[in-house]
Amino acid sequence: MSKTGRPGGAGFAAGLNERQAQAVAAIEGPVLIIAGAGSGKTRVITCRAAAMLEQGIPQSAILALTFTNKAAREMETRVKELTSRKLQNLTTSTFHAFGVKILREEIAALGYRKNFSIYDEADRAELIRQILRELGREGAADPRALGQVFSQVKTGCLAWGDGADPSFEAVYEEYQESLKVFNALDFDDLLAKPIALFESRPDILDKYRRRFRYIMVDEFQDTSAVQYRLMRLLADRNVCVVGDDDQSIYSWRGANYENIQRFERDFPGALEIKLEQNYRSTATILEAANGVIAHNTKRKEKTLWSGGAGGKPISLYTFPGEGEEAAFIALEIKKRRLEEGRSYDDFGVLIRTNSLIRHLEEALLAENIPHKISGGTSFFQRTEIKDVLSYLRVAANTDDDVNLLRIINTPRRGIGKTTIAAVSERAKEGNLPLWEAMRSLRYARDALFPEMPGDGCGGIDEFMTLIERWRENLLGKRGLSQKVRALVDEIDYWGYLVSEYRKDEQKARWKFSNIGSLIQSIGVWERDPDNLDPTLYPYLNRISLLSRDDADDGADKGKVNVMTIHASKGLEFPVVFIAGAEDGIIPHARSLEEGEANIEEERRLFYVAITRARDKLVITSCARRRRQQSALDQTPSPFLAEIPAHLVEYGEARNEEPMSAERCFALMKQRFQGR
DNA sequence: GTTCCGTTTTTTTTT
DNA sequence: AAAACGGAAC
Repeated sequence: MSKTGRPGGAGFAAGLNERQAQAVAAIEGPVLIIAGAGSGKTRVITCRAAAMLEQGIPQSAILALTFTNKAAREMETRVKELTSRKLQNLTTSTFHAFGVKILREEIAALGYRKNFSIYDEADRAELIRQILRELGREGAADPRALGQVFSQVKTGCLAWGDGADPSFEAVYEEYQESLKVFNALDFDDLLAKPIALFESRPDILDKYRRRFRYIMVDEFQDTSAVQYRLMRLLADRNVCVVGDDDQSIYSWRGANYENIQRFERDFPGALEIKLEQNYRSTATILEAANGVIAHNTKRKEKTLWSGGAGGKPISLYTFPGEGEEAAFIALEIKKRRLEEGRSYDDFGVLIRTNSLIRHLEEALLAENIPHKISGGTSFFQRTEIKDVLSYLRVAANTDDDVNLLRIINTPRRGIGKTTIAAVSERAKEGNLPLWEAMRSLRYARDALFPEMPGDGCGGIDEFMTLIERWRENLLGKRGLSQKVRALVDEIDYWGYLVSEYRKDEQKARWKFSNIGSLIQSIGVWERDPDNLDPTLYPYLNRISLLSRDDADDGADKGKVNVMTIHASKGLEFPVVFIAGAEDGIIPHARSLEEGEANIEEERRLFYVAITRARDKLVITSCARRRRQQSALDQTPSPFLAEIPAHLVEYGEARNEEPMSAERCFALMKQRFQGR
């Protein structure tokens, strides 16, 4: 982690331990690396990639698959640093992004057009809601939950009549058909379609197999059966997978750590390497983590050990409510930054659920602490952002009904329920996307739409003209961000916000400023010299797969990191706070409802959280917490009792808080005067 | 027909 | 607390 980019010779391999070096050297043939938390896994993978390049393997032959965008980006930059090369042909991406890459090239073979839209979970739920309504089965199921069922069917985890209620099969068929008509794919399709493509077109598969002769898969314990299949199709024999069954935290998404056994079966004679030496955390933190994870019964036996001894005790605090908890964390960060000479990005605040982010954000804001939040109501999920992006999506693919419906009357242009119903009727008859139906309305209004209200018709014409004009403009080569700004101006989104939130101008202003940040981030993206094609399609691709990630990463240095435990995987921080360590949150109540066995996954989650810490771990919980409207009494997480007692120190939060505030002020003053 | 306003429901984790 | 829905006003 500390030794990077020493050019010349095998400099990048210096300081590897014996097993790590063995993993780096094993380039030919299948390799399975079982890597405990903090065992230098990322370093091994990046060194391995660098070693390949050094041996003269062309970058285009290497495919490195990871689980999150963050991990993919991290790997790419590290390999670049190690080799001091530009590496524009090296493929490091998530499985989903890789699927998109293939489909943008090859999807015509499956009868779709290249400009397909990608539907996220919200889009999917919206489409399902429409279909339920059309089929007269509104309220028969929660569209979001049904979407999850569809996903499980698509990935082969459930079958109709076997776990999935067969009465919804017709809805599913309709859903699939609609996606096709809209030229849209959902997230599962991003993996399923490449597989379908490869299985039906051996010639295309062969092209990619010949290209990607060296494949690496990170976070292998989190790959799903579908992802495994995709990898299996592409892989010849030079495959290296890296995983840790103790960090498997995505089983709810079909992740299957049995893939590790499947790999051993499918690639006989694979070299197996276990990395058990931890370079990240103090002995105290490690012992705590081991103590917790030992309570799991189903796991590969392995013990992390570290060279050093001791370390600061793990601090536990309990607060009356979430406000106090958040305020404490904010002040504690301030204090430790000054006293221990740390920078803000040395701190990570981890939580189980996104809903807990809110209070933390407020407290950090109140204390003026720069911070970066990944997750939460992610930036790209905000209504105003989705509205603007829907305009871009529709411009890119006019057949995208879900996004079209989102904006057809936003801002209001007199297109209401009745008008939309009339057009939908026509679209359904002809099995057409709405856009085509509207087009026919323009040319044959009287014959086809006798019941169409006059102003609705005018609104549609206005809308179509707007989109057509902007479509050409937005697809052009330069200046995407300026064009988006002009579009937002032309539709007078600001006026719309003011009228929508007339009681709350603050809010309107806040929302509009979010659009400003969006436009700014587009600008940053298009000016990036590494970005070879700064046009609309690649932008939308990127954005669709980035929904949960942060908009810009350039300005992230020097900020406190707030994120879910899931999002923190693969990262490390000198100081880690785990907030909301309460029963019902860290073993999440919803998760246990689904089955008592989920306690093991929840424990792994807690284990992942602990092992993010390098130096100091602080765990906080509340006695009362507002859930929905009423406050509920909370008890601390049962996992806390699994941490060996001698490693723990109970903080006196009440006394410390006001004191540290003053102290902090004094220290700040000192620092200020010092400059 | 469209818009406005007050009521209800909801939140586990991510590509 | 924010979005989605249903009924009343325009």
